[in-house]
Amino acid sequence: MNITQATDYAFRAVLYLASQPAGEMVEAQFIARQQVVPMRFLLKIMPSLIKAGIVKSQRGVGGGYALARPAEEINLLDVLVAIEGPIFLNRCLIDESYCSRQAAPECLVHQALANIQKSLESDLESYSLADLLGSQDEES
Amino acid sequence: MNITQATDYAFRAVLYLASQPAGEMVEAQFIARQQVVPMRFLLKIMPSLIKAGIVKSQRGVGGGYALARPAEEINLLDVLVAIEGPIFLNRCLIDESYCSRQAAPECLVHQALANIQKSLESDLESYSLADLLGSQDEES
DNA sequence: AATAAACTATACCAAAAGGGTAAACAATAT
DNA sequence: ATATTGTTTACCCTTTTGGTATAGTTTATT
Repeated sequence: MNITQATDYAFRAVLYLASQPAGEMVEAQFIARQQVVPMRFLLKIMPSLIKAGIVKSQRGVGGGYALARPAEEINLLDVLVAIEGPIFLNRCLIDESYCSRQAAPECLVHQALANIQKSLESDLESYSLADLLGSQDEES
Repeated sequence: MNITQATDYAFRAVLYLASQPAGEMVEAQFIARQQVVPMRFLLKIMPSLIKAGIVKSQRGVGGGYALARPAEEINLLDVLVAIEGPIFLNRCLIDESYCSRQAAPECLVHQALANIQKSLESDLESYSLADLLGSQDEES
């Protein structure tokens, strides 16, 4: 019951980009150094953020990463889903056939978990990068 | 970002016990059969529920399991914690020294995750076994 | 065109967690 | 005594996680 380390790193990377002047390309090594994330690992997770339309990249000299949309329009759920895929508190919420009792629709545990998951998702959604900005930039 | 299968099984086991006449000992094999849980696996997770004071057991002929307290006083968080241990959305919430940036207290991601976790916990707490009872007993 | 500086794509690996099975043991009612 | 039921411990296989390595592609600059 937790987020993965990759998601935590992604949160930080994306928040760091949000703290930079809009549109400015930031090299991976700066992000890695600032946020104390293993460089190679960071490079591995960035493509997921790009595919999700959260970040854009440019190769070659002077290249790097930048947010693909305004910090106000990116929230924690977006980033988490980009890295881990959709949240499913229980596998019966992915597909009811996973329920060994084959009782998903009328199962009250199923319904309770569905509600709890919805609430968790909207909690994550309620924090945008813009909301979170502020404490990330202070120690450089 | 999900509950384990063991927790799902525990939910069902405990809910099944809640559906039985109070204080009546139910054999593991009945629980396993009713809830379609692998018998051996069920036997493995029951001790965790006992240690947490959720279930009591009796050995020997006529033995089995029963709830250790009223269904009203057992909620989903109790059961989840008994099986998986406490929820920590991120490892920096277990111990701030896990934060590679060593910035936990003033980190707004940290604070956001702490809030989200609290909300998740109280959502889980809000469902007691008594609340959930009703649809579990119909198909026997 | 050459080159160096970036990101990209695969593949690989070790450790941990997840999901389950097995066997020997301990308690208890009859 | 004995059969029944839970307990304990250990084991095993698979998947996920966290991370590293290597080769390749794009691009600004000279």
